[in-house]
Amino acid sequence: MHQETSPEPKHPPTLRKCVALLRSFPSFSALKRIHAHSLRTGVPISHPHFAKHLIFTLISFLPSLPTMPYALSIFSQIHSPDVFTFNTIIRGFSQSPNPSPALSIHRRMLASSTPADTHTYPFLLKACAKLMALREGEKLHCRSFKDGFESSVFVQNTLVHFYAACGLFENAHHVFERMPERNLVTWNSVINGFALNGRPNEALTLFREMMFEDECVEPDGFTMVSLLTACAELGALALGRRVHVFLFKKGLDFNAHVENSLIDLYAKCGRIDDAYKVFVDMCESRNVVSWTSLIVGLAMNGFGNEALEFFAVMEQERLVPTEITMVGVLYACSHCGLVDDGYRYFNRLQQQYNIVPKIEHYGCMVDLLGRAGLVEEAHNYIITMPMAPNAVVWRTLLGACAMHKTLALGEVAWAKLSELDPGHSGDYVLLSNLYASVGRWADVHKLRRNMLKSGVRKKPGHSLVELGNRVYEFVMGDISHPQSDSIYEMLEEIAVKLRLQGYIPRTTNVLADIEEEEKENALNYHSERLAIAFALMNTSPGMPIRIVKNLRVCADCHLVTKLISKIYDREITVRDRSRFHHFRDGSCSCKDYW
DNA sequence: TTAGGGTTAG
Repeated sequence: MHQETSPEPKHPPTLRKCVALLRSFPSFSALKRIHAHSLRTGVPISHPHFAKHLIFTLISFLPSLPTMPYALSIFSQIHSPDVFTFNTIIRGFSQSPNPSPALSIHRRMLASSTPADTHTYPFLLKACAKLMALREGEKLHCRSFKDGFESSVFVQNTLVHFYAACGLFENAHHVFERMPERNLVTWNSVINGFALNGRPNEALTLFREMMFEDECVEPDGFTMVSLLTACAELGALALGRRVHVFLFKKGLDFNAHVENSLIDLYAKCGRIDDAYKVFVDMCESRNVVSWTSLIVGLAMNGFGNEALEFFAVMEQERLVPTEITMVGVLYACSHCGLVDDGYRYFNRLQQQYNIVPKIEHYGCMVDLLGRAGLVEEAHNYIITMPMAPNAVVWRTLLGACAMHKTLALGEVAWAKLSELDPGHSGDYVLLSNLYASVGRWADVHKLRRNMLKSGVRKKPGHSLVELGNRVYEFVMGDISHPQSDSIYEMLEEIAVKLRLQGYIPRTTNVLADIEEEEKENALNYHSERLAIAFALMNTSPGMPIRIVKNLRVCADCHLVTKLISKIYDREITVRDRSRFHHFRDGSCSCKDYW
């Protein structure tokens, strides 16, 4: 390969010393000294004898400075960078918030016929994983094989991570299965791949496999975080507690990531007291993620005011909130109907914390206004937003319109959604509920026909309930469970008791009829009712019941669950797609406002 | 003188 043959610089050793100094005391002033020295001696900063050291030092030791544009400007002046220099600059970008230049630098590397080494592909695949650049990553997958890296455990591990990050956990698993050699990182990558892609049961199964089949690996903090994420997703409290005991025994509890995951686990299982206990025990290791997890957990569980109080304490402790913390704070305002507070926090987001509000923050404001019944104001907010509103924002407005029976604006939102995200079944459900709530039955039926004609199918609802060491899943009209007959008998018994309490079904959620027609028989029970019946049958009287649902609770099920909590004297917690409902003695913690 | 995996929202 052609090597640069520029003359030896006048004082490279002194400049090298400067770079060494920069490494020991990373600072702007050290960087300035290098520049001053370069100007004084006439040796360009990009001279190959030290440019690569400078780039390496910048990327490794000064990540908080606006390093990458500067490193890139030096890099682009190097005539023939070697593989180490290419790797370094690619690494820098793969670690930065915007890794896409890593891929263009790789193209330059290919054009210059510099062969990749075992370090190059992991950096590049990490960049692709961050960007979710599937096609680029797949090309790298092929290229890495051609270059003879199919047995490199580093490259293969990053491939597992890459496919999982792109949502293709099956591809990730395929790479994993073909690996001749695996280590802890391999297992963690594949377990996390399943945990992140809504397959928590598979994640837990793989963990068992790892423990039984691979004697060479011992789980670490990364493994625990993945398992806790999976348990939190499932709402599997008992299983999560077992993981907690396990990691405590293994001494993995002094790890901020693990402890933060524990806060999230307990909050997502509706056990905010336990979440708080972990938070209190953290002391030294507590960070902004811990606070954010607790604030979000409190808000989700219906303790909006407490969430805001904790936010105030966090500020007193001079911790700087992140944009996610602020989503949690706005979410808390929204679920408590605190409109003025919401506006105040939104303003402070920019003024005090210098956070550029993202579409999620604007979405929270639309939700806040919409929930509070200020639907017109919510619409004005959307049309004056500084960025183009996305489908989520319009959907939020449609939801608010359905809640407050505001037909005209609901149809405006629907029109936007038909352009931005046509065929989204949840939007049909919302619009249908809206039509039904104002008695426009002809429109309900027309919408249903359109939905069937265009092949849009309602997303199947499912509910999870944990019993013993297992998590049981129920879908609507489920007859697959071994106890199915008794479950339906139990539902009959419940129906009789409900009627005695004066229950009249709320039929506004008429899209449920679609399933009724499809099923031919009357097994149109919503999944949470099957789960509740199953739990009532299999747990001792007085024991609390916890259900996790993938969709929102419908008005009828909400009413039924309230009544069941009274009739059977049970505390029932339902985590739906966006929040918790704690039912007790005939009422719900959401105060019927969800 | 370089390599791979983690937590919070939607």
